[in-house]
Amino acid sequence: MLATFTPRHNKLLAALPEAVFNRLLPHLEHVDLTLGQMLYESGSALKFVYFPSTAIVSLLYVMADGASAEIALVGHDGIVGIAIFMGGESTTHQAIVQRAGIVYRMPVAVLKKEFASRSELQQLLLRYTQALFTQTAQTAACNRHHSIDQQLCRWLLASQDLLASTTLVMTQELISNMLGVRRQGVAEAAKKLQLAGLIQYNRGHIKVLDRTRLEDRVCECYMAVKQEYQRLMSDPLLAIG
Amino acid sequence: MLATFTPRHNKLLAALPEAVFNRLLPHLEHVDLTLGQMLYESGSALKFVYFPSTAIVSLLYVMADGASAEIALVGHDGIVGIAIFMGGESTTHQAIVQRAGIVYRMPVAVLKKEFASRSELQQLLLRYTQALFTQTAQTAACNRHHSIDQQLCRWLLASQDLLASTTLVMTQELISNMLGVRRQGVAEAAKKLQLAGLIQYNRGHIKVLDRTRLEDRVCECYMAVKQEYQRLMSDPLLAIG
DNA sequence: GTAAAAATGTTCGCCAGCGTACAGACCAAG
DNA sequence: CTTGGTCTGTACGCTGGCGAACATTTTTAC
Repeated sequence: MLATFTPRHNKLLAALPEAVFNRLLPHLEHVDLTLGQMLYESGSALKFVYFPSTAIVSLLYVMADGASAEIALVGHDGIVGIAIFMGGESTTHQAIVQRAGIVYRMPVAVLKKEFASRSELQQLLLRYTQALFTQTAQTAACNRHHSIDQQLCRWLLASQDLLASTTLVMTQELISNMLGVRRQGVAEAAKKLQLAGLIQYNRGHIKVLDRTRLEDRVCECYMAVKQEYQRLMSDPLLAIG
Repeated sequence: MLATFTPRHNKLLAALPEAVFNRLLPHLEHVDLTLGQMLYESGSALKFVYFPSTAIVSLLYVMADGASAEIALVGHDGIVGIAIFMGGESTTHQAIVQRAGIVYRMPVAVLKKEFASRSELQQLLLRYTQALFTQTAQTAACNRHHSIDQQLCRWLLASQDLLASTTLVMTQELISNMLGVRRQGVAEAAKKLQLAGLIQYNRGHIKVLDRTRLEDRVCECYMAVKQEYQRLMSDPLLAIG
């Protein structure tokens, strides 16, 4: 489907009124991202913000000793670079491409100007930022209380939601970085899922075979975040009141 | 010091220009909060936003089985109720008074109006929201990688930073709820600190005896968050650029 | 075609934190 | 002064996840 490869495939851009979208369109640049690419690093000022289409970006915090933990996952439902309109210019985490694909990038100056003009874009981005905050908060709680097994299910389902295909290109090593656990821990959890027939694993290619039963195993965090996204973003330009 | 008990003791209100502050002042109501009081619960719409003065408020996520985890800590450096200006109206977490004291509350309608008018308040609140996001992100990573010992130190230091006094009124049971661990875990960690002479514990009263050595034991998360708050909020009405 | 690198499978001892349980200390209300 | 509730100390076995180590297989580079 050709429509997939237009800026409108990004839900935030899609939610904008015609007039606003057309004003921004000339400043949107179609970019192909590769796996592992870093969009911004901790403490550095951004030049662009990114509206993912088929790409998925992981917000990752990396500690002094190299240990890492995923803060949030951003796909075609969001934007990478909230620090720009929040006013901080940079963040303490970094943004890594977790699934190669297309994004539409926009110079920060353009975004700032449109945001400051109080167009619908501002309301939309603030609403999205709250959703992102919810996701990060849930991750904090999930990290505290839930097992690797449950978190792997959550991560698979969340990634799946941002994809058209059922196949993920992702090694166990990379997943372990995202979850902040050992590779062996991921291997054991993945093995269980494979034996149960829920996924099929093959050298960096994961195929989800049975979504329903994955949802049976996942912790409440997955649905909690998903529902909050729906509540906040289903009709983001209307007041919730 | 009498000045402590004015709205200006809250750093956000203090950072506002005279004109904006005076416009808001008539709508600020001085309220005394008691320990354990809930300012808002998960999913419910707020009527007020709160600017803490001497009170400290804990943002807490509670799971279906009752397990909990602290998302962030808000004191005289912040505001409780960001969902109002972010547009979500409610959140998935709850806000609990963690230290009894004074807050200044404001009807949501007043805040929304002032925020929408693009006064300095908007810029200030967005900048603060990013700081809050950083805190929650760091908590996610900290929950993943650091021990109860380290996290207790972090929690003590962070609480201390929001207090004038060196004495905290807080039982081990309550601390365990905040950290999302067992009471016994907190008891053991606190015992170590007491034996080392860093704190003094007595039935719900914790006295910090040696801040410096607490800082030696704490994980990097404490300073990371503190520095980011300083970066973002030290001069919040100037562009960082 | 061969060597090096990447990706996964598997094992073992270790320990932090969990759940459970109970005892002692202190406090407030009657 | 007694009673019941609150707060804290301590112990024990269990297990999930850690670190380390090593084998195997597939891919990539030259």
